[in-house]
Amino acid sequence: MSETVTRTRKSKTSTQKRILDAAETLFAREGFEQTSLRQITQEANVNLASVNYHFGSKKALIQAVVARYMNVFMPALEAELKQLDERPSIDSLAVFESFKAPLVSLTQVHKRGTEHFLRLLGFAYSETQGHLRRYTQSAFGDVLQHLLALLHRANPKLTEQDMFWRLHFVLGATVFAQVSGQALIEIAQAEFDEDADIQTVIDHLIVFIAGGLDSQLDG
Amino acid sequence: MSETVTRTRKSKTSTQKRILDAAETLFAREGFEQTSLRQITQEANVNLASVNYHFGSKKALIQAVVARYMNVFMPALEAELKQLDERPSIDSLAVFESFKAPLVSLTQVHKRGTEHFLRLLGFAYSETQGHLRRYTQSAFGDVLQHLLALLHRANPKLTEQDMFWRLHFVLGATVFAQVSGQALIEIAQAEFDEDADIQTVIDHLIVFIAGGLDSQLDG
DNA sequence: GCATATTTTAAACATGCGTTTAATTTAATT
DNA sequence: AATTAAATTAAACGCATGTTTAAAATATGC
Repeated sequence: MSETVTRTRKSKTSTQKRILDAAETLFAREGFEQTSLRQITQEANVNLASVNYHFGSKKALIQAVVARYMNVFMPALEAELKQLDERPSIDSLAVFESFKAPLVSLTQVHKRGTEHFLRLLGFAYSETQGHLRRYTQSAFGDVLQHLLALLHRANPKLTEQDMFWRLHFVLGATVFAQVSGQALIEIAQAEFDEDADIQTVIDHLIVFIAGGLDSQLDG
Repeated sequence: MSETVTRTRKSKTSTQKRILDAAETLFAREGFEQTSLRQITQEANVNLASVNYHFGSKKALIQAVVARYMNVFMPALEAELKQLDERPSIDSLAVFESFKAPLVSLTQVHKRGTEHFLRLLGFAYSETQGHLRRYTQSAFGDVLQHLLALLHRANPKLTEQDMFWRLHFVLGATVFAQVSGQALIEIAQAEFDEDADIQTVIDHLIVFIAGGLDSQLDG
């Protein structure tokens, strides 16, 4: 029973964690490609070279930042979906409600975890980060399949193909809302004096995507 | 006449136009920030320095590329909207129908003008191109206001703020469909043996966004 | 046809990037 | 305490970027 020794004497948090935290904040604010390692290491108060020492490359760091969230979010989502399996009938709104708790649970990763996660997701799609999509698909593809099946069950009039397309449009609208959320908030403020925040954007978004998903305007 | 002074012997099109065309194609494919001036000038077969000579800076070039489309699209859209003003009653679908002709008219700028324009729009939003947003807002804000008013008229139960948000989600879903359209087509083919093309994507998209816009699931 | 203005060109500049190196410091093991 | 392993550090590397310069080529106006 060898005891793993505490190394927490000098720096109260490990170098890895400080890098991850700083990287996450900056990635969520500016995007992956627009954030430099020098920004990250300065924000984290660590040496520039330590990123490559601990993570190997910037690409690997990006993956580590995203994985930290995926490993919390996806199992939480899967648990919620399992509960929906038990229910005799469901609708699209119920399916999307099941995102709520997993999203909130991300605050255990970071204080602003929910917001960060959604924005990271947005950049992962809008920037050319193919490796991220491949990783997510291979690591959590079964959860996404589960989600698709439930949405199909909620809307049996639509074919699975229909659901496939609409789910991706939902993703597109969501991603867009996150990435350009701040821009929209500023426009809304200038245009309507509306005192909006991220939560306002999400509230409007949910109504929109639920309506889009259930659209029965033939096809 | 010994030598006719046409400049179309060596370079059949002007340097400015060749830069604009090359920049547009590359911007639409990779995004603004991910495209370098060296890529552009190589593709255009012009000297590197000529971009800064003719346009002043990369930022100004981006603006020029986008402006070339906006100056065609926005007046065309405004003309369509004016026609809608005459009609006694309209619905959301009719408003979106009015986008069709202006979008098609963009082929006069470039063969693949419609696709390019939508993708440029997407990058303009998702990348941090605040100057582009400010330009569009100040140059064509009245047209967008007109559009918003018509959508409000088509859906009087919703506030103008509601319409503002939904309109932008529509934009997000549309842009996403453009950006990842080919990827989705391939996934659909592998997953459902669906023989989809761009038109299929658009057909699904229109149903989705119309449903989202008209969503009455309270708020 | 000559002088003038415009455009094109090759080269360099300054800056920032991700990554690597090699020496030093710190921690762990014996 | 001595030795070994792990982590940190400052510096440099190689490369790519947008921009500027100053000379050469071309077109324009009188």
